[in-house]
Amino acid sequence: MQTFVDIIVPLPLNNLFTYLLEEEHISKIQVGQRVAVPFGKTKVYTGIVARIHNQPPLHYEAKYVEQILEEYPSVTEHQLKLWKWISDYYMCSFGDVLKASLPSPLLMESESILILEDSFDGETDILNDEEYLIFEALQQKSVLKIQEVIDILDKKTVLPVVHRMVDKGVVQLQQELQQKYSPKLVKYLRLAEAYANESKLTELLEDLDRAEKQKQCVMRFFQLKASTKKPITTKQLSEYASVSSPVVRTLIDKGIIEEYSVREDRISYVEATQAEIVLSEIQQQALQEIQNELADKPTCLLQGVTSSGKTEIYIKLIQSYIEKGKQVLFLIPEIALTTQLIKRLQRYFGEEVIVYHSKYSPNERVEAYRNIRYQEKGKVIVGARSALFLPFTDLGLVIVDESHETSYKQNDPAPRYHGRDTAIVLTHLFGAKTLLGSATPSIESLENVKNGKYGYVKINKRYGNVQPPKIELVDIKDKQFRKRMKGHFSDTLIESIRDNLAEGKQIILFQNRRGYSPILECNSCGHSPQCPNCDVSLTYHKHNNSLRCHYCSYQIAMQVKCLACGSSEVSTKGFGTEQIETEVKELFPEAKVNRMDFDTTRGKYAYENIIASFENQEVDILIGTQMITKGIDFRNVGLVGVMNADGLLNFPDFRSHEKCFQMLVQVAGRAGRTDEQGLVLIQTYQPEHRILQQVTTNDIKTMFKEQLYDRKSYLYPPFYKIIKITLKSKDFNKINESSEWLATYLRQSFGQQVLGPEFPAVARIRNQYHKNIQVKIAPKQSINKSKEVIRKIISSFEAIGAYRSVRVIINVDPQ
DNA sequence: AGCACGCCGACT
DNA sequence: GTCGGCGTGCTC
Repeated sequence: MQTFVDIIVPLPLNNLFTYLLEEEHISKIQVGQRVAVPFGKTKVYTGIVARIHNQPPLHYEAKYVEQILEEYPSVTEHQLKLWKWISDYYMCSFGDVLKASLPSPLLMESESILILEDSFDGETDILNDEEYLIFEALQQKSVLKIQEVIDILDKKTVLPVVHRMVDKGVVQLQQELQQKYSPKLVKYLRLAEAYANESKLTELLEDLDRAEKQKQCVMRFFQLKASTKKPITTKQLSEYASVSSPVVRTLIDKGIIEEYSVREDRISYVEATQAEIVLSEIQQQALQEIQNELADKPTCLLQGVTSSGKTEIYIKLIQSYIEKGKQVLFLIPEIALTTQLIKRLQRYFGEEVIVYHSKYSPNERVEAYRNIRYQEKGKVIVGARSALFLPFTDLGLVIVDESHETSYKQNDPAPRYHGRDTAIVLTHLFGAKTLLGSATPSIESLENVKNGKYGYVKINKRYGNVQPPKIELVDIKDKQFRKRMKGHFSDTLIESIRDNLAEGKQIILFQNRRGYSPILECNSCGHSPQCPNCDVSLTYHKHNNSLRCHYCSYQIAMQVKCLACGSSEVSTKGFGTEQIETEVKELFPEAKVNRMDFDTTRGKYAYENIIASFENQEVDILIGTQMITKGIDFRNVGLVGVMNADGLLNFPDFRSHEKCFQMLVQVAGRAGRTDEQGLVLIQTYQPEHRILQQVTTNDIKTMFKEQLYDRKSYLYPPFYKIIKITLKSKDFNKINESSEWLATYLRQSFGQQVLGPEFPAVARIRNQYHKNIQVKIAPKQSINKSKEVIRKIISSFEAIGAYRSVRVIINVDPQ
């Protein structure tokens, strides 16, 4: 009887592929193993065994599995189940999930490479110009990738040329498996065995009498060895002995000193330094409540106001799980913004903490992956949403911190999954628990509390009983009318900044980025420079005096004259953090000002440096975007100013009010954290707006009630589910035609619940037109059946020849 | 996705 | 006439 395996290939294809297994492999094969399989005419991919069976395929001849790449499966059964759920729920292929899950070195694929044929006699007369170029390049480099050939010849189709050269016997075309994981090896030095006893050693030193430097080096080697007790590297020795590294090299070559290699972890682990944490009474009570709720329900929402001491509660909870031998996953929205939190966890749990960065190199990811797979190190895994794909074996708890953050949703590329929702599914698979933490929970989560799906614990008081900040609205429409504005600053805000500066308090000014990027505009004809590839105006960047596109990074120099009419009367419109910075410096020339936004936090430690200089009070006024709302301890902040709240409100999105509320409450939380009450000033054109009123009183209850009412009336989540379908095409007519076709067919099944097709705010990005269709699914409709219907309609859409060039992107629960 | 096959316009 | 462009279809 033959044995077959169904394989997941790392490609955006919807089915599994069946391969035949060679006799010798049958006893070794296991579900979850990585195997190398031939796919298509030339390529070899790494696939994952999803199923082992004995049913030969009916309509084709199966190919053989080329190689089993590992003894023990990299992928667990739990992971396969999670992948299945994600690909069904988020309507993407298995392959997409596979690619998101495994570190790239575990997914090597073949690549065509070109090498010189040994038997070639060097007779270059038979080569034409292009062929000669390649021949020449191969003398330099010995191996060429196809992409390199494309670069050398500067044209797209190079395979005909390559094949001709193969026929002429000049080169060979080979398939090479790329990207293998390689452990990091560090070389250390030791004295060769031959000189282990004293007499030999004395002999040696006498021999070296005429080689002063070498002798000195050997002597110093012994001193170093005695003093450090740690392995010694070449670099250490040459520095310590103050000799050049060739001297050490000579000793090695003479066989006096030996080199040996040790495999080393790329990821460094930190030792625990912090002693026991003692919870306050309120924290202790909250912890007890959480444990009670989790005993009863799989998920619990912890709503704790800013600086209520949630982290200590998390730590205690995590500890109770790792004491039971369970793994704990701690999810955070963005690793870069949470270094403080990670440091705190490391201080407490030490080597138990594994951080899974998006900034890790591929090889580092493999090490973290393996450590978790085989439980070699670390029971507490801290990471962004991609950490959900790690190979947990005994997961007990997932904490989703700042669970309201919309950045938990991946929008591109597929799988377009929500980290919070996926976390809940993952814990179900393990029979584990999820704790969602937030100061401003999402409407969805609050609704789940209301309908009894989640447990609920609330902390109203700030840690150490710090008072909540006083929040005031400043009507800038009225201020403008009374001529009380200086630039973007009201007199109220200016006075308050002055008072706080006088008291030595720090100030944070918040300017949301969205919709307020500065653009260049001509004062006589109104023209502003546009991106040639996208339908957007270019934005002005002061630091390098350029105009840039946010979507495709197209960049030109700043223009002094209008490109349309030639007038030199051009000015920048809209205001970003840069402009606020300029104004602040004019208003308060004596104050030390710093800015934190996308541009100033580019470098590796730029973000940490800004935070550190602010915490050390080297800065009086910090101007920033969203970034400054993230959980950082600002202990000396007397005033938080919101430059303009309207940009947050007036956004054509059903979530904009909820997001505005969350953002402002988070920003306000930065104020007055230790001794006295801080002040928050929110400048706005609409001080009467319900949401802003609710922010001033921190009235999340009323906000929730009103938003829920709106969501219900306008058929939005959490009542209706939304599936967004985006079509992309270079052809303007085709996108219109094809989107109408698709909407028409969707309406036959979903009627009025189909919205669009509509061009998004930016209709063209990188020369591709976009068009959106939204399908709303009623609570009483079956989600699975609806998705099945949508899948069928889309597959008939894709079968239409004329629409082949149109890309279809499905986004379930878009944020 | 990536690659081969096959059909059409701009050059020798 | 061919070469190289791109649209179409398939991958176990």
